[in-house]
Amino acid sequence: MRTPGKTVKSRQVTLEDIARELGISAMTVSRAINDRPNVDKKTKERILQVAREHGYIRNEIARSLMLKKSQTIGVVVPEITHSFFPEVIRGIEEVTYSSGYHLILAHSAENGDRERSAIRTLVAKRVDGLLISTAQAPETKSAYLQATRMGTPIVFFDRIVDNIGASCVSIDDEECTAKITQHLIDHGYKRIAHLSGPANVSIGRARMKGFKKALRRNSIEFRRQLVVESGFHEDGGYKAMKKLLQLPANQRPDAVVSVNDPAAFGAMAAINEDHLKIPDDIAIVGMSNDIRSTLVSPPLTTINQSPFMIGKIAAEILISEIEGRSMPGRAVIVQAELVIRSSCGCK
Amino acid sequence: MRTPGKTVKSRQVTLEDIARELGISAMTVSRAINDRPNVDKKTKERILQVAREHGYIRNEIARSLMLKKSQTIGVVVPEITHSFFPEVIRGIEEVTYSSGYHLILAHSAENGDRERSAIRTLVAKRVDGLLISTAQAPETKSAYLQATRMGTPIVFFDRIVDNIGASCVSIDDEECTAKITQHLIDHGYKRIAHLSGPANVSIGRARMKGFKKALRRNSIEFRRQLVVESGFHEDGGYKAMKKLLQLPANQRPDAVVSVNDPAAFGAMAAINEDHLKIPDDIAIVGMSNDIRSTLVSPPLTTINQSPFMIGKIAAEILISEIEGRSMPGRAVIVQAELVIRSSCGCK
DNA sequence: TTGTACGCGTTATCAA
DNA sequence: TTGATAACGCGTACAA
Repeated sequence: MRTPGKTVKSRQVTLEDIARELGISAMTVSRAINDRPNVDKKTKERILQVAREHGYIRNEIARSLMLKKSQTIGVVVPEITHSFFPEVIRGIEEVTYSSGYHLILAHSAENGDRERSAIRTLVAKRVDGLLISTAQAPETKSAYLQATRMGTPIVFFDRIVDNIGASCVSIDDEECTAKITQHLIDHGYKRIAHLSGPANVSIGRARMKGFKKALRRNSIEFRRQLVVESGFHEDGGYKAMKKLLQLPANQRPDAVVSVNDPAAFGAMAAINEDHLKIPDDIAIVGMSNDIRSTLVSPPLTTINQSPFMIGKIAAEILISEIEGRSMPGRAVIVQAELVIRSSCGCK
Repeated sequence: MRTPGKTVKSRQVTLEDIARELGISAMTVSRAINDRPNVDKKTKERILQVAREHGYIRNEIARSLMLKKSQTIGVVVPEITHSFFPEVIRGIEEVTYSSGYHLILAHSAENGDRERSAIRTLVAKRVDGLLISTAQAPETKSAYLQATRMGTPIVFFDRIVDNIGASCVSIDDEECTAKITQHLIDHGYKRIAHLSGPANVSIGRARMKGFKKALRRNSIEFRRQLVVESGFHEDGGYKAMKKLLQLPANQRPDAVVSVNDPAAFGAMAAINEDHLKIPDDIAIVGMSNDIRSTLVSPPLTTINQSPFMIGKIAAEILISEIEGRSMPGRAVIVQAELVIRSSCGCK
């Protein structure tokens, strides 16, 4: 019986090996394998034959070292489970696949230290570029700046950092939130609450701004007690809504703008627990067109952000910067649309 | 105005650079930075100081080439969007993060060629190991074998290949399907249909076997026309169910075992379209405890596979094989549990 | 404690 | 068309 022990890698086949076997130089083998023009047809055939026989697979690590290019981009996301980021990643993958790049995925788990450490090791691995959606943590630009100083371009998406000269891809969070808030106002809601994201990520701040902007445009007084920070998850939405429901009945909101759909789902659970009807007693809207938003009861009015497109565009921009076809500092706004269902009282 | 052009990488700082600046050898710098014991305290401090000033970040590519170890594992999944794989990936990430590995994610998109190409380039990138869930495509073991021949261990998860000596992590698909079918039988359903996965992936075959096994155990006749291949997605489930609903009323199923939850959702839509009631006219059960399974109406009875655990265990096994602490060929069964809701007629 | 020589596998460069 | 040499940046092994 075999016993555990260091895995014995059957020494990998190198260009040298093939060259030696054919009595030629490694350089010629390299040329043949990379399909360069200047190699005799016959020798090329012999080389490819032997390479195939030995199952030669080029060592991309050595190649990367030589070329100072890894054909790899690092992706840092704050979470992977909910439907938004998987869709973004699929968009990214679509682009990287067809342009010959690979994708190292790192998960910051909303933890700033983990995000910094991820960026650092991705830079150490000499990724050609970084795609980042920031963690929910106190901002520290130093890690980003270190990467860009080393010549590693960054494109931020969704949760962006727009003041360090890197490109950003997102929806117009402020305007979208204003739009969906306006939708509620247009339907006669007067006391509108906001379940807000944390102020240390761009979308938290921008959506809050959009909410306030809509109130201002309609000369509706902004009431501090109608804003509760919920974070981005169900439990936070639930707790924040509970808090709003504890207000005296005449101060309670008649509608709620949630920073995203999962928080809205949590809030809906809280509302149901109090035996209030949605939308009759309290209307509610989300912001991320979660896969579940059609299934909850009532179906959630929300904003479709096209996460697939966000990923695709972010990756395209990054690769074009890597390949020197465009300059950093672009700010791309992806179109997003209001999806009207019945949680807002329509239909 | 700056014009686009090849990004100018401010030449990266190397051990040499730091050594030259301090008038010492690169080796001493390497030792200091890697925290080796045999370096003078004072020189070490000076080295670290200079390294910090220059923002030195070790070149992991050079290190990998030297060490013949990339601290990277390749993950190949057939899809990324639905809730199952993101959860698995989170489990994998948890383990790789805490054991100092990185994760290159590749997406086969259910395409065999793309899977093969992914495996090949991951091996070329000299990943230390591979985690694979196979695509829905004619099996070609050669890519797997080539990887293992090169000394790159593979651990299959969920959709496994159990006859090439690689380790596998999955639930007991056959027994689980038998169990949930038995649950329907116990509740008096007589004409049970199966929306089956394709026969070219392990879970398609195993779940079909489990379905048949349950019928046999209860001496229920297996009827060919009550099995329709649906694939793993909503649209396939919808179409397959439509087909079943075209059977003459007395031959129609009174219950359906779907190969997974998304297909079940599609089937439920088809049933609703025909104005039949679930579970009264037709009961239905799924197999993957999708995030939506509590929200559909009625909530879906299904199997909870603990995808997070599957990912975690697969990654643990792979890393222990990479590090020579265990041998390939293990078959780990992850516990899965029946989740009874009301689509089966209970509650 | 520190340094030198070399090798990891590849490709660029220049010479033959 | 082909080959020799050097270089990419690091770490091992051994010598000083």
